[in-house]
Amino acid sequence: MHCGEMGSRWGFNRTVGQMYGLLIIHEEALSAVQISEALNISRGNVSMGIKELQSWRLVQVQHKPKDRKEYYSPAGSIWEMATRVFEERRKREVDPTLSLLRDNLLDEPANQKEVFAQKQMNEIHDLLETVTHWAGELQSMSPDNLNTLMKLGSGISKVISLKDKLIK
Amino acid sequence: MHCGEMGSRWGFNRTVGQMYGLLIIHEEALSAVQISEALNISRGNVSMGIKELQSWRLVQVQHKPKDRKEYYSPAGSIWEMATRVFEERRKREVDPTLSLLRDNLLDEPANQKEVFAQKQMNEIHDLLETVTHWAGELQSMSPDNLNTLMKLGSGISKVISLKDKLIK
DNA sequence: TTAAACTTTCAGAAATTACTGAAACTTCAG
DNA sequence: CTGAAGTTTCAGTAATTTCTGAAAGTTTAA
Repeated sequence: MHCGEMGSRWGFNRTVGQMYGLLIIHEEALSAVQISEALNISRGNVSMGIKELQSWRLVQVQHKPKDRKEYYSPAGSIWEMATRVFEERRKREVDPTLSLLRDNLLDEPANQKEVFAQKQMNEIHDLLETVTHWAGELQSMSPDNLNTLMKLGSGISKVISLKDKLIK
Repeated sequence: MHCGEMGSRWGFNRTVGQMYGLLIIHEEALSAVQISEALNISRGNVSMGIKELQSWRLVQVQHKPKDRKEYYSPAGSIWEMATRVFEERRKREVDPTLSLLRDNLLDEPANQKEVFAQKQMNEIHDLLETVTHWAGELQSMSPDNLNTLMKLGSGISKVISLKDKLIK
């Protein structure tokens, strides 16, 4: 139920959220009919939900021998699930904005107001670009390194200033 | 228009997104009537939208001398805007999930299935906790330090392993 | 080639969410 | 006080999104 409520906040809709929650909590892979019965939703809805979850690269299909049904289970570890949601949301939420901003910044400002507007857009653009670039770099680090970095927290400042001193 | 379309992805609805976009792009503060005329939406809708933006701590009210009207403008710099959206979304999207997970983990598992479910929930809980804790630490760093860190990107691994060697 | 067993699609219904505009409320100058 | 100039609220309507279920599509064993 909670996954349903949160589902919409996390980028998909109620039933899709519930479906994913169910798959994560359930050890064995589930068939479409099992999902529809467990959550009391129509068979068609399950089919659309699975499609949605696949577009997020969050579920995988399995086949059992001697059984024509498809069985679904979460794709990858909890960690992978997090990076995928993160990545997909970036694609949907940030990338289109970034490309719109770029397009707008190519236009010559026609008057004072547009100069200001572009200044603001430019600032947003640079910020989004720095942050998404950084996020990409972090994702390319090994989970171990990333974990060390996170555990270090704001203590990282000290490490960086140490580095600066050494260089000098 | 784009801010409207993106609005819903970024956590608020179309008109609220448009309103905020307008305020950011426009140098002078705007009155409620000006906003409703610029975006072609009802006066009442503007009032509700402002309330919503205030709940995100994204707009501020100004008063002009000799004028009883309220004028609205974005609260804080682009950087602050980003951290606020980030923080508010964490509150709305992550915190409730975290507390639900905690509650569930307090229950004794009644059977094998619940043992597995709790194992999964525990993993999600720890991940969310680590990440949100880290996000908090980052936000407490000075923008300058944070910027250095971001520019360093995945090069940070090297700095950390350097530190480890020095300690040894 | 057939038909049983399954999946997908999609038009329309249901549910949810957003918007309007008129009425209620607030504030303040005179 | 009063009322003009503003803001907020909220019931009802409009728009959007989600869900259902029947029909169409697909796959495979025999």
